Amino acid sequence: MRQKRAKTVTLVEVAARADVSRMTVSKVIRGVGSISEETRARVRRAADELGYLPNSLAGSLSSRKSRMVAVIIPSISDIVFSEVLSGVNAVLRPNGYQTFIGESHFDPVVEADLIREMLSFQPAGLLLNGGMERSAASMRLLENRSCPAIQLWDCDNSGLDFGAGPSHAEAGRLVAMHFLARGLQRIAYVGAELEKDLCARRRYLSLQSSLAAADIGLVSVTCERKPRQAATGRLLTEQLMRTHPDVQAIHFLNDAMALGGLSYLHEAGIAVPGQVSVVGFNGTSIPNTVRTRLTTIDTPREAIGETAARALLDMLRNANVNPSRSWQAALHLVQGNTTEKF
Amino acid sequence: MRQKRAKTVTLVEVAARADVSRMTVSKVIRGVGSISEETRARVRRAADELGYLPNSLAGSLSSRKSRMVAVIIPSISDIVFSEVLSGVNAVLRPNGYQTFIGESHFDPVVEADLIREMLSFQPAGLLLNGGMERSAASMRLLENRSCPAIQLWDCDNSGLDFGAGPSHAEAGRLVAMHFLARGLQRIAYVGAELEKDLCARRRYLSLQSSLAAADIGLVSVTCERKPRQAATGRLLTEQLMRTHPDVQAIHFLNDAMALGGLSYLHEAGIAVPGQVSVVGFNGTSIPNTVRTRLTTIDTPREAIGETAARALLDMLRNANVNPSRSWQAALHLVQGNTTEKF
DNA sequence: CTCCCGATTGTTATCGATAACATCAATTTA
DNA sequence: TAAATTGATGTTATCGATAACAATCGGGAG
Repeated sequence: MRQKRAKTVTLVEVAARADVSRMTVSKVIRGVGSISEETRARVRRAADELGYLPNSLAGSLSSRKSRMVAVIIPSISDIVFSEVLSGVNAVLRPNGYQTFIGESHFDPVVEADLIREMLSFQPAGLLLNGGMERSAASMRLLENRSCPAIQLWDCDNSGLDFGAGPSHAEAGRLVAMHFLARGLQRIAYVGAELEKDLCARRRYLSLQSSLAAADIGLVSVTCERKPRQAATGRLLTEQLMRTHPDVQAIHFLNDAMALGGLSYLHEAGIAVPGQVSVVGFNGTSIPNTVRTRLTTIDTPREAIGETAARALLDMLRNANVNPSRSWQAALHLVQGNTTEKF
Repeated sequence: MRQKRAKTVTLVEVAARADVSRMTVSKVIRGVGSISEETRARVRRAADELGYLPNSLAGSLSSRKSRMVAVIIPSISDIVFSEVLSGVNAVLRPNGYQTFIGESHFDPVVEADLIREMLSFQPAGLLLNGGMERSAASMRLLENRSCPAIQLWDCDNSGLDFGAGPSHAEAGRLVAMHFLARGLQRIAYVGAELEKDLCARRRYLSLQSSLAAADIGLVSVTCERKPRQAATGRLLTEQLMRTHPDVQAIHFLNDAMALGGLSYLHEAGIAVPGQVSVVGFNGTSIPNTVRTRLTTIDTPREAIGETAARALLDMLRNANVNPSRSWQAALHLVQGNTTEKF
């Protein structure tokens, strides 16, 4: 099965068949240099007949440039990151770039490994998700890099060439303002894996300090061991309501956890937002479609990916121009429609 | 920023510093051949001091083998495919393989482009999502390939070396049996983009023919233009209920669409499953956590990815062994818990 | 009639590694 | 003590392309 074709077709074979030099074939394939229309056609036909497929490894090695872009995100199956990734792809692919993906699972050691492996493929650029601690090994690799590096999911560029994403501090403040404006006093935060996800932590800390500025405290129920998902949100909310039955507002790390929390509140007969006001984060589609009472902060995830990718393209094209070093995504606090059910 | 290091560090520099030949360095780095412990240490130190990073392009070109695996799926942000991908990654990464991903968006032309581009990087293997039409160009590329190719998300291998996934015909039959066992007669199907997603189409056709065998018809409401998401499910369900108010059961293309449908039914005051029985597909986590009345068919998505990846590893290791050509994932019809709310 | 020019096409030297085989000294074996 | 073995390291020839420059040719300028 795997060794059907005895010999791979290279430029040499095509050149022989078209009766020209290797170089001519190379130029025709890439569409550079000036080659007569007639030769061009002959080469193309030969390549076609032989089923020639360029070897990009050789090409990139020789030209010292590649069209691959390395992307490292915490998790592929987390819809939030994969939507950012879709945005990246949407811009890069039409421009002839390939992306390859690594999953760090929020682990700095894995991230460092990935960075090393990916840099070894001489990518044209590197897109890293922000929001995690970066190991010394990673820092060293990044310092010695010979390609642009961009941070995703955080408007801070952390020393890289560009950063695209929301301001997480701003997000936390936004939630605080929302609660304060409604005169809520007993406020709680529910999250998970905050030691790993620094972006979430920043939102949390910002919420806390914004509330503190108004002399209001914050109860937090978090768990480092459980995933940032609906089931965990449900569990922790139950825990919260048992220990603090008089809570008036809860901010969840993300929408998935919020949805889990809502499901518990609903079953426990606790009115939302009558008795407890709930705010999530991200504005992901499913919770919105089922028309919950969930209020959330919408993040333009695809746009973040697209912006990062465009910034990269800019840097690759005009290396001289020094563009703005970051892009802060707009955040919108959206309130689910007012249907009572969820 | 981007040109900090004037000259890249190669084997030559490391060799010079450690006072050995290039070849010795190469062996130490890869951990092959027999090198004295002392030299080994000296080389490693030199590499470390210089911040040497191997160039995988050169390495793979020279050895004619790579550790990259190309994966093409319809969409990264569809949780179903990204969970399969996570499974693939979970197996391949610890074994030293890198994956790179392409998104076909169910478009055969894009898929062919991706296959070409990816093969040009001389991957060790190719993982393709099943369930879409394959263009003549793709077929030709696949015939000439020099690496194993595996089909994901379908137990049929479609002429490739292996196939891992559910039997979609079986899934359709399962749903039919479920409805028939309950004596339901007026049955409907709600889906989208069936012309693109052949897997979904196969489920649909299988449902239809299984029902037909029991002399029961199937009303179908589908749309080719809208995405396979919750909002579409909601919309089409509304349409369905207007034209066929007496429907007793609905099977949705996937859980997301089912969730949208449930939300409409709930708001319209239609009891589920009292008046209408609803079955989705996939067993994705969010709908389950919110404790709907949604019945669905659970697919082991990560396991599918893992199995495909393991099959690939097997083929790469013992090229001689001819393993089974496919793996059929088990399907489970699960019923949401019995809470009345959704 | 000679020279220069621009459009084409070819030559040569890498790119940064690895495979395969060659060396050479230190042991071991007969 | 000579021959065979083993371990450690080096040589040479690719891998499949591209960059940079050289060569060739027909035609208009001087």
